[in-house]
Amino acid sequence: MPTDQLSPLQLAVIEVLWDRREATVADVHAALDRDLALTTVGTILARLAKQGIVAHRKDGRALVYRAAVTRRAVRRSMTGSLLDSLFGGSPAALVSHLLREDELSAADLDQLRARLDALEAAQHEPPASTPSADASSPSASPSSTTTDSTDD
Amino acid sequence: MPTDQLSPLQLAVIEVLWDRREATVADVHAALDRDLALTTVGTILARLAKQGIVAHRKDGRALVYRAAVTRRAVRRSMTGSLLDSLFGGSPAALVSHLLREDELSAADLDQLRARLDALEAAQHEPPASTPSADASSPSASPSSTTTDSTDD
DNA sequence: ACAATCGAACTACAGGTGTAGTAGTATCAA
DNA sequence: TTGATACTACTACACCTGTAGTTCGATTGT
Repeated sequence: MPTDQLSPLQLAVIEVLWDRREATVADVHAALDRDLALTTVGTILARLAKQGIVAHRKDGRALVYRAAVTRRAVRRSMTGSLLDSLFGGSPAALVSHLLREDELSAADLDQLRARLDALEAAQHEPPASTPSADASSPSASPSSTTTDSTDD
Repeated sequence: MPTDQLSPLQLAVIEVLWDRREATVADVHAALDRDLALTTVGTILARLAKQGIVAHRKDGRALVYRAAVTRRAVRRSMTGSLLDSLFGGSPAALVSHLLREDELSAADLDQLRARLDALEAAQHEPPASTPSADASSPSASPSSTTTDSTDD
């Protein structure tokens, strides 16, 4: 299943399936604000199903679709593809590009720095095993910094 | 000229034109390690020319091609496209993804941090004009940190 | 029971891409 | 000059995508 190289429209459709775990053609059609015929959405879903990128279950007469690939996997493969074909396979080059193009806001930069700090910390102070009771974890620690996963 | 959404093959071809400013079909064909017929490369270039993405000049009997779009512009539009369709338009989300997937090496992280520092510095200490003689610049200052432009 | 409807499956068509053969023409070596 | 070369231009074809109509069976309201 070539998860890389999905078209923007295909992604928009899958995006809907990622948001609501399952959706019928009508659901997807409604969720998409694009001006497409219902049958068009149906065709797209059918094709994606044929490629194994989405799967469906029959609920009475209607088909209920769900994504068969995770958002994360798709991100990985599409980003990898872009990286390879346009940034010499160097993620650092991509980040550089983002910085140079001012794509990142001041807030983004702060957040990024925080993440870097966290990573570095994790690096220095090894796995911090202590398998059983780890009483050290301070406070309910709300501040994001770490995982704000939007992934599946 | 829809600079976004160029296929990997098309990019590979344009990449050659970015490297050497100009190239004939044969040159591109040779530069590409892919196993393609010479005419295939010719077709690709002709099509790209029709779309205004590359331009050509006639040198005797042969056509000499050159990119009509900068690497930077293409990066901008393709990255933007990926951002929009897969990262909710948030560059920060993309960087997060890169971090989470361990796509960045320790060296990359260091470099990234350096860049952030530089940016922050530039932010705090305004334009630092002093147009004429800026005697403050210490040593021949080799360390990269700043622009390692691979762009056009 | 029958018509109106819903929803899926199939069909269609244009435009882009990967891939390459062939034809036409200019050029060069003998 | 004449055949071998070097190149482009044109044509071809399969497959994918965007886009949607048509058909046909199931469902349901009256």
